[in-house]
Amino acid sequence: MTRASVRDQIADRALLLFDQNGFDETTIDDIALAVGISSRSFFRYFPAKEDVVLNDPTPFGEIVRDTAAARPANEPVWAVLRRAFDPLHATTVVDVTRGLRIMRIMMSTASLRARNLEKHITWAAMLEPVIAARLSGSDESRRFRAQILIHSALACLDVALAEWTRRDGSTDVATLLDEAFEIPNS
Amino acid sequence: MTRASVRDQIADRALLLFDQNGFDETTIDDIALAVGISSRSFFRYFPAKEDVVLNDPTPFGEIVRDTAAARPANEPVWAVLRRAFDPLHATTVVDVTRGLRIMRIMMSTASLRARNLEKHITWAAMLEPVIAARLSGSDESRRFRAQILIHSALACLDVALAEWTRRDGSTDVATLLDEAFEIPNS
DNA sequence: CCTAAACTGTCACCCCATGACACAAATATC
DNA sequence: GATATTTGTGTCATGGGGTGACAGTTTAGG
Repeated sequence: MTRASVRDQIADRALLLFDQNGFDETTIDDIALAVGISSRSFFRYFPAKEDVVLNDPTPFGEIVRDTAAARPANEPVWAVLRRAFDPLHATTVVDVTRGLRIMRIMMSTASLRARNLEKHITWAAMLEPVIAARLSGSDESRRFRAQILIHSALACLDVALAEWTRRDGSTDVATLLDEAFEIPNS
Repeated sequence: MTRASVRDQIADRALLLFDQNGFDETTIDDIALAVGISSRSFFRYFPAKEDVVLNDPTPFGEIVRDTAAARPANEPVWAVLRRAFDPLHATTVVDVTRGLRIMRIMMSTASLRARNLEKHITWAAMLEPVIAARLSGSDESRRFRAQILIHSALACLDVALAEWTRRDGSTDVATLLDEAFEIPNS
């Protein structure tokens, strides 16, 4: 009964309840009861109810940033951003059912969708220096353009993931992302 | 003492408190006390605390959609999207101080920034049919590409507004938006 | 002036979240 | 193996956001 395993157990139970009864309709007490713990203990594993569905953006943000930073210096910025999301495919492939469930819950709950968009803000802030470094011009101009490009890329990611969910995972996320990234440059 | 005027009064007081004490640090009771109403009455004017800062996206979304729909049929889609945001400048010019205050509060509160991004989802859904109608290809493809273009445009809008705030309103929103919209096509 | 609608405060309640505390279990140390 | 320490847990109390119900008051309209 390691800590991580208990956490996973809570998450599994909770996601199931969220999926079938709705996120807002499922209370912490419901989850705690289903797992057999006190509602107080729930918060000892998750800082908030939403964190069962949305994981901390920072760790993955670091991976994305480092991936972008590791791309060749002469690679076009837009391609760098596309490649930065490569590590993401892996996670969507590991457990498709779970991934789709999470997406389903997320897209049917306003507050969760909003929290998910917060990830963009975090990632954009982390990516900014890496992307700005690959642009030319004044510091101001580079910062501004980096923000635009990053947020556009994140928009592509979001739409691609939404489409992936809409198709029930039948099309690869990588394929959808490739398609999405071609569109702004047309 | 019309309903709208009371609402404005509450909003003004609340925004002032949010700005100087922080959004999370300011409680509903604080606002109610400052205005001289009961905390229950606050919710009779605003469905939630956040709604003091973020207004309902739908009314303005309709304006944006209709503006886009009214553009000439042969205009490039990206230009249509740029023009769709024209009605927004007006609002940022009417009361710059208030606009900047709202932006300041919003950008210093994670939950508010996230909720603000949710506006994108609403607007994107409203704009989708208008934009998709201007694209060619299969229904699926048009929908997908419309989403990407719309979300990219909204990303430009967001970054432009953030920059406007950062510069304390010294640069026109229209100018920043023009700059922003040039970047993805480069 | 009187009635009906709109508005208000108070009270009760639910849910999420956090801090404090006592207690049991697991682990470490001798 | 006995003891001490760390870790996890349940319970309780508190605070903030949000909602429904109800009674009293103000306002508008005839």
